[in-house]
Amino acid sequence: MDLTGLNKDQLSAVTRVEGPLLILAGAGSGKTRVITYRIAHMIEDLKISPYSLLAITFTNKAAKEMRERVNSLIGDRAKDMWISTFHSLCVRILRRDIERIGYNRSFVIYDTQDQLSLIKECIKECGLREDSFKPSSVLSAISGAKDKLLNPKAFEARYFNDFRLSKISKVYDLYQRKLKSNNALDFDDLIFKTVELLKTDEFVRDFYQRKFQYVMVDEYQDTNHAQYVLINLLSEMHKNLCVVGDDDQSIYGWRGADIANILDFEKDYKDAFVVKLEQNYRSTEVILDGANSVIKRNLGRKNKKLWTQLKEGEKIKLHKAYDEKDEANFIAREIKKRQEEEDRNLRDFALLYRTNAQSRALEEALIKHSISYKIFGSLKFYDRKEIKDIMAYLRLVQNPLDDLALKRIVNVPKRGIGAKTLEKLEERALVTGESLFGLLHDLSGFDLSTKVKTTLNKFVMMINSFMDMKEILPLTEFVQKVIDNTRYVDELKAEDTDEARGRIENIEEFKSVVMEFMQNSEEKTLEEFLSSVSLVSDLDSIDEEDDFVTLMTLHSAKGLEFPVVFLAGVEEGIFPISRAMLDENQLEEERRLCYVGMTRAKQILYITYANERTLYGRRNHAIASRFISEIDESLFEENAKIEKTKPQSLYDRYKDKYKIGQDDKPKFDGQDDITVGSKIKHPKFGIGMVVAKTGTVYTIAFEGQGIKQIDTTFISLSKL
DNA sequence: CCCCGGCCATTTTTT
DNA sequence: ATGGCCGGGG
Repeated sequence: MDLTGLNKDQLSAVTRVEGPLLILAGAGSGKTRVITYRIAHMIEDLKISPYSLLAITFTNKAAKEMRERVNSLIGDRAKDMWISTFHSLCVRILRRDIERIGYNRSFVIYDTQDQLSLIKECIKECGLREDSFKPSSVLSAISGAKDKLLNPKAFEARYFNDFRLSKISKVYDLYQRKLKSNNALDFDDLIFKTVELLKTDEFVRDFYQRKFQYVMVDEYQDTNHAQYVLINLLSEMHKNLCVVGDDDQSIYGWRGADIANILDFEKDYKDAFVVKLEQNYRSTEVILDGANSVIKRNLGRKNKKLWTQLKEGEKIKLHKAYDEKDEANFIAREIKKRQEEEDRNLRDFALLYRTNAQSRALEEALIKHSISYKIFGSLKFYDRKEIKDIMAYLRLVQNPLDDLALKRIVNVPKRGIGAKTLEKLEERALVTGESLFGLLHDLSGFDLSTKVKTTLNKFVMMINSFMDMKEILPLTEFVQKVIDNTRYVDELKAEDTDEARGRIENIEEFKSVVMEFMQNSEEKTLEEFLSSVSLVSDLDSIDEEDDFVTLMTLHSAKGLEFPVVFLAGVEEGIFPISRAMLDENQLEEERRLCYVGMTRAKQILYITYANERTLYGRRNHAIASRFISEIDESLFEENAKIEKTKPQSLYDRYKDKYKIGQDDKPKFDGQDDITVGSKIKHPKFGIGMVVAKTGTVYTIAFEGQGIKQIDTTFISLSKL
């Protein structure tokens, strides 16, 4: 194996094979190169069996890339090596042995939407109100419990004296029972149950511990507690654990990632060897200095500083726009300009933003300038209604115990099976413990009209026929049959709207996904298809061939790089996002996110912000983000005017503090008779007429000034 | 049972 | 601005 192209630190990381190793890999420091060379070195030079190697990543994309790059180094000799994501690793382990902890090995995987529906049911059945126990917050509590490896019992025991959490523990318990009876696991369970299996079953634990003599974990800063325990269980026997990560790029704390895992690695493994990769091969010096000057404000980080041999480079561009449209147009013009003058491809450009909602204005400007673009992450392919519906049919066929899937499609397309009918079925299911689909086979004891019974019988016959087809037809034909026989597309055609046509298009795309699966997958079964679909994201399929500008959130951009990067909407309240501004820890995470964003740029970095921004249908004054003032002024292009961060607007400052909501009465100077149609006088804009009102926000048309939205909480209007 | 209109919240999301 | 959800009327 030729290791001469590696720098000193990289080489030391590659050749230190035995014992615990922490690789602190700064952004763009050749991390993937190090991991892949390390694997190749182990197999090729040290003759270590690929069978005993395990590499874990977070994304399919990273796993795929790692596999490809190892292949290009040593051919397919690594084909017996496990390179997989946390979740697919766990699925693989569980499919083999989950029966040892009392589950069925043909389990399906529930995504977030499924989780929420199930939790809603549980909240209701526990006699709780959805308004005080919001499904999403209950879900995050349960998910957090699983991250911390607390089962419902342990959760209850820990929080029995907390009113709210003890109620949630009841929901959690019911939720787990329902998952089990639906023969389903959620994402968190995949890790949780694998840990449980390894902990409780000596035989299985011993098998994997012997097998995996060398374990590598990528993006270690993003691991949560459960993943941490899993890694330790797997590598416990040989202790050849190599973790790679960058504490400065930890941006998933809100999802349970525990930055302490990486910060404390040396405490966990006293004999750990630490390598810092600090030479950056990606960005120019100006960009790195900018990123460094921001991130150094964070406390409690591993001490390191990226450097580069790529000197100089264009200074950072700072642009203050009038509003979000102006900002978007500026970006579009700059892209056009650089595309023409510097002969760049569109794929050289990335527009990064904090929230998905910001993509709209950018998108419109790009359309206006006829620049092709692709938005990643806004709404995922598999989250689309029509795809989920078809998937629900497939899921029910695969797993008739999946009540959630049944409920989703029993009336889709419309068959006249409504809430009342389902209620009757569920009532019975609760008593007998049977699955809904099981109950449908004998409707004799139900108080239902003949018409409904006939419909339900037809439905059962259809699903049963699908089950037969599944056994004999290739997956592609089977899926086509499901689409045809359910008349799903026929119904859409009948609708004859643009929306329906879009949905049909998506179903066509879905069919090609199935076809692709048939070509690429070893196991061509429905079960395998369903699990693979649950474990992929849109980001996994970025096509290198096409030429378009990339639009994505800062979170999605991690791990990617682009010659020219625009960070848009770098304003207080957006970035850092308002909810993170009060908490120092959250603020540090926002700062890391800023660091991640800046270090995506190879050559040119733009930072833009707007003076005014319409968000959630409401116009707000905006000011430059504090992160801008944290960048050394000398790094900006000369004409950039830096405005020091000023306090927020009065309204923004007080609305959270005093919980001013839409229902609060506007504070007028003794006048509460201003309604739509009233003529008013505004201290700054003069005379106008009220055209609409939402809570305290009045939309007012001013003479010669256009339409403005005025929040009357702090500004007095007087009626003319 | 189905549809529509009003009410509500609205960060980020590798799996 | 927009999409999801609930409740009342057809």
